[in-house]
Amino acid sequence: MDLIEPVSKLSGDKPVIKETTHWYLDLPKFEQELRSWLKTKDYWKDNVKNFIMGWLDEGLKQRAITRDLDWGVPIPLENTEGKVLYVWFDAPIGYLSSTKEWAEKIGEPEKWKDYWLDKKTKMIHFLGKDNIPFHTIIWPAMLMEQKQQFVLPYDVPANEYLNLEGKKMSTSRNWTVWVEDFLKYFDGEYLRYVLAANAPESKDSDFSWKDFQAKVNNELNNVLGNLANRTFVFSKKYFDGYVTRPDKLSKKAETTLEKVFGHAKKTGKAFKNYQVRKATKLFMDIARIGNRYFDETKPWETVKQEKKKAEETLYICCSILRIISIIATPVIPKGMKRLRLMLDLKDNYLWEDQAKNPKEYQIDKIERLFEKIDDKEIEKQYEILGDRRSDQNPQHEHKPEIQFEDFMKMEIRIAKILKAEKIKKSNKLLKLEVNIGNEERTVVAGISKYYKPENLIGKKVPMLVNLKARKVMGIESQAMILAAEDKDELALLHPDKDVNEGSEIS
RNA sequence: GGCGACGUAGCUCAGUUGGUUAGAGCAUCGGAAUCAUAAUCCGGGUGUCCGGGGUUCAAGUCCCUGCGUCGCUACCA
Repeated sequence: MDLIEPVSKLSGDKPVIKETTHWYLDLPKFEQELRSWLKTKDYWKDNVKNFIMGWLDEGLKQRAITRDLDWGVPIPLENTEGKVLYVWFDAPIGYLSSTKEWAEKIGEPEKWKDYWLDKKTKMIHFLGKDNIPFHTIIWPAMLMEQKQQFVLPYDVPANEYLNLEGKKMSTSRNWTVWVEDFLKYFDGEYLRYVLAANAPESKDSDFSWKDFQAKVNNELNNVLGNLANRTFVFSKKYFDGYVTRPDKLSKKAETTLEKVFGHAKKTGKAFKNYQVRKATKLFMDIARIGNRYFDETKPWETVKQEKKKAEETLYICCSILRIISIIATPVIPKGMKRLRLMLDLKDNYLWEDQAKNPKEYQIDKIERLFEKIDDKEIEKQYEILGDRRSDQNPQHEHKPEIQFEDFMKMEIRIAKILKAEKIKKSNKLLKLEVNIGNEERTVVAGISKYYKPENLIGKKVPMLVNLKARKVMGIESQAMILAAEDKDELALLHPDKDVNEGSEIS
């Protein structure tokens, strides 16, 4: 038992020690094999490598892979009733079994082997940093021990954390955005875009509704949506929707296209390196190039005297949109599909099809690619967040009823803090010298995060003084300070009027 | 305290193996344009690259140190 005098937070009961049997994964046995395997992963992200090396250097420990629970995946062995697999032992196996299920569904039950047993397969796990050890230590160790040679993870590009309005997300505190709620108000495509544009790839990043609105309005709508709209409307108005390829491109058109292809190539490279954020910026920059080109070639002027020139502008803009419709698909698939439909292009295409410039674009129906979000909608989201914040402590779990005598067992007195200092090697604890009337005592209190020692001196606070003394960090604590705890805040209590130290509370 | 990171423009963030006058978007100010979803385009930056040392011909980038923030971890009787 590692815990010191533990009690249940819900019932206040003391836990009962029970004997049980568990199965363990013998991780230390795999250390050498894991190390030499990880040595080949010099292309992994530094944050991932650092994390694993930390684990390895501290020494791997045997890890229980079973739990005593009445739900979960049962152990496929005899006499194991009531035992289930530990979630991070069975979850990765799901990757394999779902492939098998898929193979069976398509009528080729052996097909899964093409992936799991082929050395050329690149298995890539996308996850948040808290999931690194399961996919880089435990899961590979499981695979290594199999008779069949399964492929090991090729890369584990773990991301950092995404904060919400500057604060760490927490589902238990309801400080989060639930996808199903989000979808009630906005198109999921917008979330995909904003998350891609601001993914915590190299460090924690922040999601704020204001920023969400700005990105949807300024980028998706004003830059990309408007480029499509102005191009299409113009084509419709002056060319009846038919935009044909010029026999020979002007220099301006050529250099513009070159630049676009250059960006597109970089976009592909960024995707391959899991730099979704960079890729997103790149394809949006292509739309910016398109807008600039549109402005510089002034089709609204050339259309009057040199109609061919105006047509070239539109043709290039359509081509730019066509290229974007391919390379932005991983991030905003629905919008890009609609863009292709408006361009009268096939839905079925490959990344390489960028280079295929059609003879003609046919614009028929024009619809908005994206919609803007107005301030009211964002205010609504802030209201929802606010409601949640006040909703954070819904009902208290009450402790069992006690008798008056139980309460009377406690001796609580007002103590005056005489001295306060930090305890070295600790960042939560303060050592206090207090006067409880006719005697002085030493108290260790875990309030360092909330109070500076110098601000405590002279304060009068309630203390539980007849609690059994206990050594903490080598110091004997002879009483317990009482304070109110509210989520991330902690407040000491003060008597309403000045009373002498030693006054008893009843 | 130990381990791991982070600190770049008002805001959100880029900055490849150290190499010209440190960048983008937003915001802000000024201008152009009128095809377009009041959209677009051009121009405007005195940033102690957290502070202080050091290595180097050269440091936002490497090393040491201090401060601050965050995560994991131990001690909140």
